[in-house]
Amino acid sequence: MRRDVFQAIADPIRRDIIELLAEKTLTVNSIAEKFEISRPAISKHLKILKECGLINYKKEGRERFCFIQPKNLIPAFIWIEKYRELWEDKLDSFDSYLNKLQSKTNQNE
Amino acid sequence: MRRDVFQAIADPIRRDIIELLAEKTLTVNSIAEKFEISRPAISKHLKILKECGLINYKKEGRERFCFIQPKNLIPAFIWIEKYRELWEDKLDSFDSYLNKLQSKTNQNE
DNA sequence: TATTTGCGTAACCGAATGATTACGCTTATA
DNA sequence: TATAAGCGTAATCATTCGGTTACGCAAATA
Repeated sequence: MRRDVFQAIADPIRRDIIELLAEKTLTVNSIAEKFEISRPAISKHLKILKECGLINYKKEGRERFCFIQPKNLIPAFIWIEKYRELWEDKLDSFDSYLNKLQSKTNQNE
Repeated sequence: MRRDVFQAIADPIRRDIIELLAEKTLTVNSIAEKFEISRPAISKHLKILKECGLINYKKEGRERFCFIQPKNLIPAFIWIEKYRELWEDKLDSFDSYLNKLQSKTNQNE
Protein backbone atom coordinates (compact mmCIF):
# COMPACT_ATOMS: atom_id res chain seq x y z
CA MET A 1 0.00 0.00 0.00
CA ARG A 2 1.71 3.14 -1.22
CA ARG A 3 1.17 6.04 1.11
CA ASP A 4 2.68 9.37 0.22
CA VAL A 5 1.56 12.93 -0.26
CA PHE A 6 1.09 12.56 -4.00
CA GLN A 7 -1.24 9.66 -3.55
CA ALA A 8 -3.04 11.47 -0.74
CA ILE A 9 -3.89 14.48 -2.86
CA ALA A 10 -4.75 12.39 -5.91
CA ASP A 11 -8.30 11.97 -4.67
CA PRO A 12 -10.60 14.97 -5.16
CA ILE A 13 -12.49 14.33 -1.93
CA ARG A 14 -9.28 14.31 0.04
CA ARG A 15 -8.27 17.58 -1.59
CA ASP A 16 -11.62 19.04 -0.61
CA ILE A 17 -11.16 17.86 2.95
CA ILE A 18 -7.80 19.60 3.05
CA GLU A 19 -9.42 22.77 1.75
CA LEU A 20 -12.02 22.60 4.49
CA LEU A 21 -9.47 22.02 7.21
CA ALA A 22 -7.28 24.81 5.93
CA GLU A 23 -10.01 27.21 7.01
CA LYS A 24 -11.12 25.61 10.19
CA THR A 25 -10.68 22.69 12.51
CA LEU A 26 -13.59 20.30 12.14
CA THR A 27 -14.97 17.17 13.71
CA VAL A 28 -15.32 14.01 11.66
CA ASN A 29 -19.07 14.33 11.47
CA SER A 30 -19.03 17.95 10.43
CA ILE A 31 -16.68 17.01 7.61
CA ALA A 32 -18.88 14.11 6.56
CA GLU A 33 -21.92 16.39 6.39
CA LYS A 34 -20.31 18.36 3.59
CA PHE A 35 -20.04 15.37 1.29
CA GLU A 36 -22.46 12.99 -0.29
CA ILE A 37 -20.60 9.86 0.71
CA SER A 38 -21.05 8.03 3.99
CA ARG A 39 -19.33 8.88 7.23
CA PRO A 40 -17.26 5.68 7.25
CA ALA A 41 -15.99 6.60 3.80
CA ILE A 42 -14.90 9.96 5.17
CA SER A 43 -13.25 8.20 8.09
CA LYS A 44 -11.20 6.21 5.62
CA HIS A 45 -10.11 9.30 3.74
CA LEU A 46 -9.15 10.93 7.02
CA LYS A 47 -7.15 7.87 7.96
CA ILE A 48 -5.17 8.12 4.74
CA LEU A 49 -4.59 11.84 5.21
CA LYS A 50 -3.43 11.12 8.74
CA GLU A 51 -1.07 8.38 7.58
CA CYS A 52 0.45 10.78 5.09
CA GLY A 53 0.91 13.35 7.82
CA LEU A 54 -1.39 15.89 6.23
CA ILE A 55 -3.82 16.03 9.13
CA ASN A 56 -3.93 15.06 12.76
CA TYR A 57 -6.57 14.54 15.40
CA LYS A 58 -7.35 15.98 18.78
CA LYS A 59 -9.90 14.15 20.83
CA GLU A 60 -12.32 16.11 22.93
CA GLY A 61 -14.88 14.02 24.67
CA ARG A 62 -16.58 11.87 22.12
CA GLU A 63 -15.65 14.21 19.32
CA ARG A 64 -12.53 14.07 17.19
CA PHE A 65 -11.31 17.35 15.83
CA CYS A 66 -9.25 17.17 12.68
CA PHE A 67 -6.68 19.78 11.88
CA ILE A 68 -4.36 20.25 8.96
CA GLN A 69 -0.59 19.82 8.96
CA PRO A 70 0.22 21.73 5.80
CA LYS A 71 3.98 21.30 6.20
CA ASN A 72 3.75 17.84 4.78
CA LEU A 73 2.52 19.25 1.49
CA ILE A 74 5.97 20.72 0.96
CA PRO A 75 7.52 17.68 -0.78
CA ALA A 76 4.80 17.75 -3.41
CA PHE A 77 5.18 21.49 -3.72
CA ILE A 78 8.92 21.19 -4.22
CA TRP A 79 8.50 18.53 -6.85
CA ILE A 80 6.18 20.63 -8.96
CA GLU A 81 8.10 23.81 -8.28
CA LYS A 82 11.06 22.29 -10.15
CA TYR A 83 9.12 22.64 -13.39
CA ARG A 84 7.97 26.18 -12.80
CA GLU A 85 11.00 27.46 -14.67
CA LEU A 86 10.08 25.26 -17.59
CA TRP A 87 6.57 26.54 -17.97
CA GLU A 88 7.50 30.12 -17.24
CA ASP A 89 10.12 30.02 -19.96
CA LYS A 90 7.37 28.79 -22.23
CA LEU A 91 9.37 25.68 -22.94
CA ASP A 92 6.12 24.11 -23.86
CA SER A 93 4.11 23.37 -26.97
CA PHE A 94 5.33 21.93 -30.19
CA ASP A 95 7.27 25.00 -31.20
CA SER A 96 9.40 24.94 -28.11
CA TYR A 97 9.89 21.24 -28.60
CA LEU A 98 11.45 22.00 -31.92
CA ASN A 99 13.61 24.76 -30.49
CA LYS A 100 14.73 22.51 -27.71
CA LEU A 101 15.47 19.65 -30.01
CA GLN A 102 17.49 21.85 -32.30
CA SER A 103 19.51 23.48 -29.58
CA LYS A 104 20.17 20.11 -27.96
CA THR A 105 21.29 18.71 -31.27
CA ASN A 106 23.56 21.63 -31.96
CA GLN A 107 25.13 21.67 -28.54
CA ASN A 108 25.44 18.06 -27.56
CA GLU A 109 25.84 15.93 -30.61
CA MET B 1 -11.75 6.72 -15.40
CA ARG B 2 -10.54 9.82 -13.59
CA ARG B 3 -7.84 11.56 -15.53
CA ASP B 4 -6.37 14.70 -14.09
CA VAL B 5 -2.96 16.07 -13.23
CA PHE B 6 -3.15 14.98 -9.62
CA GLN B 7 -3.80 11.41 -10.58
CA ALA B 8 -1.09 11.58 -13.24
CA ILE B 9 1.62 12.59 -10.80
CA ALA B 10 0.42 10.21 -8.11
CA ASP B 11 2.46 7.40 -9.63
CA PRO B 12 6.21 7.53 -8.91
CA ILE B 13 7.13 6.11 -12.31
CA ARG B 14 5.14 8.80 -14.05
CA ARG B 15 6.89 11.42 -11.95
CA ASP B 16 10.22 9.95 -12.96
CA ILE B 17 9.20 10.03 -16.61
CA ILE B 18 8.36 13.70 -16.25
CA GLU B 19 11.76 14.31 -14.68
CA LEU B 20 13.46 12.61 -17.61
CA LEU B 21 11.50 14.55 -20.19
CA ALA B 22 12.17 17.81 -18.42
CA GLU B 23 15.80 17.41 -19.37
CA LYS B 24 15.46 15.99 -22.80
CA THR B 25 13.07 14.77 -25.45
CA LEU B 26 13.12 10.98 -25.58
CA THR B 27 11.70 8.15 -27.62
CA VAL B 28 9.41 5.60 -26.03
CA ASN B 29 12.10 2.94 -26.07
CA SER B 30 14.77 5.15 -24.56
CA ILE B 31 12.38 5.94 -21.74
CA ALA B 32 11.56 2.28 -21.22
CA GLU B 33 15.25 1.42 -20.98
CA LYS B 34 15.55 3.52 -17.85
CA PHE B 35 13.00 1.51 -15.93
CA GLU B 36 12.69 -2.07 -14.84
CA ILE B 37 9.16 -2.52 -16.08
CA SER B 38 8.21 -3.59 -19.58
CA ARG B 39 7.90 -1.29 -22.57
CA PRO B 40 4.13 -1.79 -22.83
CA ALA B 41 3.83 -0.73 -19.21
CA ILE B 42 5.74 2.45 -20.08
CA SER B 43 3.48 2.97 -23.07
CA LYS B 44 0.51 2.91 -20.72
CA HIS B 45 2.06 5.46 -18.41
CA LEU B 46 2.84 7.67 -21.38
CA LYS B 47 -0.74 7.36 -22.54
CA ILE B 48 -1.99 8.57 -19.19
CA LEU B 49 0.49 11.45 -19.16
CA LYS B 50 -0.62 12.36 -22.66
CA GLU B 51 -4.30 12.23 -21.73
CA CYS B 52 -3.59 14.58 -18.83
CA GLY B 53 -1.79 16.95 -21.17
CA LEU B 54 1.55 16.61 -19.43
CA ILE B 55 3.37 15.26 -22.45
CA ASN B 56 2.91 15.06 -26.19
CA TYR B 57 4.36 13.08 -29.07
CA LYS B 58 6.13 13.86 -32.27
CA LYS B 59 6.46 11.05 -34.74
CA GLU B 60 9.63 10.75 -36.73
CA GLY B 61 9.76 7.70 -38.90
CA ARG B 62 9.06 4.72 -36.76
CA GLU B 63 10.15 6.54 -33.64
CA ARG B 64 7.94 8.51 -31.32
CA PHE B 65 9.58 11.35 -29.46
CA CYS B 66 7.96 12.36 -26.21
CA PHE B 67 8.24 15.88 -24.89
CA ILE B 68 6.95 17.53 -21.78
CA GLN B 69 4.17 20.10 -21.58
CA PRO B 70 4.94 21.52 -18.16
CA LYS B 71 2.20 24.15 -18.36
CA ASN B 72 -0.35 21.59 -17.43
CA LEU B 73 1.33 21.09 -14.09
CA ILE B 74 0.19 24.58 -13.14
CA PRO B 75 -3.24 23.59 -11.74
CA ALA B 76 -1.59 21.21 -9.31
CA PHE B 77 1.00 23.82 -8.45
CA ILE B 78 -1.67 26.41 -7.76
CA TRP B 79 -3.60 24.04 -5.57
CA ILE B 80 -0.63 23.33 -3.34
CA GLU B 81 0.58 26.90 -3.45
CA LYS B 82 -2.60 27.93 -1.64
CA TYR B 83 -1.29 26.25 1.49
CA ARG B 84 2.18 27.71 1.32
CA GLU B 85 1.09 30.57 3.52
CA LEU B 86 -0.21 28.09 6.05
CA TRP B 87 3.01 26.16 6.38
CA GLU B 88 5.18 29.26 6.22
CA ASP B 89 3.23 30.84 9.05
CA LYS B 90 3.95 27.66 10.97
CA LEU B 91 0.24 27.09 11.38
CA ASP B 92 1.13 23.50 11.86
CA SER B 93 1.70 21.02 14.67
CA PHE B 94 -0.35 20.55 17.74
CA ASP B 95 0.68 23.83 19.32
CA SER B 96 -0.50 25.87 16.42
CA TYR B 97 -3.69 23.88 16.36
CA LEU B 98 -4.32 25.01 19.87
CA ASN B 99 -3.49 28.62 19.05
CA LYS B 100 -5.76 28.50 16.06
CA LEU B 101 -8.58 26.92 18.00
CA GLN B 102 -8.29 29.50 20.75
CA SER B 103 -8.16 32.50 18.46
CA LYS B 104 -11.09 31.15 16.46
CA THR B 105 -13.03 30.65 19.66
CA ASN B 106 -12.24 34.12 20.92
CA GLN B 107 -12.99 35.89 17.69
CA ASN B 108 -15.91 34.05 16.21
CA GLU B 109 -18.00 32.60 18.93
C1' DT C 1 11.67 -8.55 -50.71
C1' DA C 2 12.46 -10.58 -46.15
C1' DT C 3 13.55 -9.20 -41.72
C1' DT C 4 14.23 -6.27 -37.93
C1' DT C 5 12.96 -2.26 -35.20
C1' DG C 6 9.79 0.74 -32.71
C1' DC C 7 5.80 0.97 -31.06
C1' DG C 8 0.45 0.45 -29.79
C1' DT C 9 -2.92 -2.44 -27.99
C1' DA C 10 -5.69 -6.41 -26.55
C1' DA C 11 -6.31 -9.93 -23.11
C1' DC C 12 -5.45 -11.13 -18.81
C1' DC C 13 -4.27 -10.98 -13.79
C1' DG C 14 -3.54 -9.79 -8.85
C1' DA C 15 -3.72 -6.05 -5.87
C1' DA C 16 -5.31 -1.61 -4.50
C1' DT C 17 -9.10 1.81 -4.22
C1' DG C 18 -13.27 3.71 -2.80
C1' DA C 19 -17.63 2.89 -1.52
C1' DT C 20 -21.28 0.50 1.29
C1' DT C 21 -23.64 -1.79 5.42
C1' DA C 22 -23.34 -3.68 9.93
C1' DC C 23 -21.53 -3.57 14.16
C1' DG C 24 -19.33 -2.11 18.56
C1' DC C 25 -17.16 0.95 21.72
C1' DT C 26 -16.97 5.48 24.35
C1' DT C 27 -18.91 9.43 25.95
C1' DA C 28 -22.70 12.50 26.71
C1' DT C 29 -27.43 13.08 27.86
C1' DA C 30 -32.48 12.13 29.21
C1' DT D 1 -29.39 3.81 34.06
C1' DA D 2 -31.15 3.57 29.45
C1' DT D 3 -30.47 5.88 25.24
C1' DA D 4 -28.36 8.66 21.85
C1' DA D 5 -24.33 10.64 19.66
C1' DG D 6 -19.71 10.38 17.63
C1' DC D 7 -16.83 7.74 15.89
C1' DG D 8 -13.64 3.45 14.22
C1' DT D 9 -13.48 -0.76 11.87
C1' DA D 10 -14.60 -5.25 9.79
C1' DA D 11 -16.67 -7.51 5.92
C1' DT D 12 -17.92 -7.10 1.42
C1' DC D 13 -18.11 -5.55 -3.35
C1' DA D 14 -17.36 -3.38 -7.98
C1' DT D 15 -14.00 -0.88 -10.23
C1' DT D 16 -9.52 0.81 -11.27
C1' DC D 17 -4.54 0.26 -11.49
C1' DG D 18 -0.32 -1.36 -12.85
C1' DG D 19 1.84 -4.95 -14.51
C1' DT D 20 2.52 -8.95 -17.84
C1' DT D 21 2.59 -11.64 -22.42
C1' DA D 22 1.16 -12.02 -27.10
C1' DC D 23 0.27 -10.02 -31.13
C1' DG D 24 0.11 -6.82 -35.14
C1' DC D 25 1.41 -3.02 -37.95
C1' DA D 26 4.29 0.58 -40.16
C1' DA D 27 8.88 2.05 -41.13
C1' DA D 28 13.72 1.10 -41.67
C1' DT D 29 17.21 -2.02 -43.15
C1' DA D 30 19.71 -6.21 -45.02
